[in-house]
Amino acid sequence: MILILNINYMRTDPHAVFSQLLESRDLKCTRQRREILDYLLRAEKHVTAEEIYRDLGRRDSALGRATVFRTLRLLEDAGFANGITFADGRKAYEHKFSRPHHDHMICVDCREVIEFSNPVIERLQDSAAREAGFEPLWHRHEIFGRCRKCARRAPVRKRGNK
Amino acid sequence: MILILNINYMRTDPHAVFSQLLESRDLKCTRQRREILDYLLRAEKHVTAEEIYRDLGRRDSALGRATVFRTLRLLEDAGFANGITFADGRKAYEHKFSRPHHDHMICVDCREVIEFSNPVIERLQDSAAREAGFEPLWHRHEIFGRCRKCARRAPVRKRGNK
DNA sequence: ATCGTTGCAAACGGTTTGCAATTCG
DNA sequence: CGAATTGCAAACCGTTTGCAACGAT
Repeated sequence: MILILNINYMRTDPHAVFSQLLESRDLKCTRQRREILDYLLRAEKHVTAEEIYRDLGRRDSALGRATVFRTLRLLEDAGFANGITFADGRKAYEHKFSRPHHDHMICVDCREVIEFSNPVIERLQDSAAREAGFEPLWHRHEIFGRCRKCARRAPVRKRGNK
Repeated sequence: MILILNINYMRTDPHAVFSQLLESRDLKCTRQRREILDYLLRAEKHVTAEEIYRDLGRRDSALGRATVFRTLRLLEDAGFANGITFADGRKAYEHKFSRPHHDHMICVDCREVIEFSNPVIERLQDSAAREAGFEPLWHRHEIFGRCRKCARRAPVRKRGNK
């Protein structure tokens, strides 16, 4: 799934690196792919496929839903983007250009995403993997809860069958 | 989403605790709910809704798909079960009766799930949350990679657009 | 010109829901 | 008895796919 794990060279121009990668795999550098990467770069936050489609899909030169999904998968596979999955299964993406690795706290009420990172945790999880003979490729460390604002507002509510 | 977080009292009979909870919420203790809880207790591993339906759904006294999903959600909401989400979005559940908290390493090739736990990581993530004013409810710490067996077999393969 | 790519719409797969029939308390 | 629950099938919703038209190299 992940081809490029150490993407430090990405400090150079993202578009250049992207077209390099495409070329190296005999893939084509199309307007749609450039626009989606661009969208991700400008966003500087997590965006869903639907958001991208909403914003780029209805214009003079539009693009289709399928292309958004295909391109996001391409970007993730290539290590250019990072997907997080909400508790309900929906996914959102962020680009990885010259951003250090980090994990997420996700508010279950308002969906705010707070980034955190802790090198000690990283080290500990690596050694846990090593002990188990497990070869880690990537990980997902997400804390679900309530952000400062939402925690102040309401207590957790009950829910029965329906 | 989570109602009961400290479930240490679950060292007593799970069925008793379950019907207690149901009663306290004016919910009914039906055959289907008991069977599904029972299935989870016997399984002692992660099972999907589909597996439960496959095994319990086609018998003299069967139960429907919808009931499986409704009951799993009920169990998760009540803190009796724990859901993990695979990279592709599918979910699987395990019961939480008298099992200490743990996280998972998931093999991307064969889907084997290895449990791990590290109290230091837990502490560090709690303080990370506290610093951000975030009230943690639960978390998901999953390391994706390849288990000992699969790591030995094959290198990671490439993939393009289709 | 060639082959990857796109867009559409239909298919998909897991999950949820509306509703009438059933069951628990 | 009455409210909660079930089972069914249809609806949902995000995502994927088949295919003919298109476009990058």
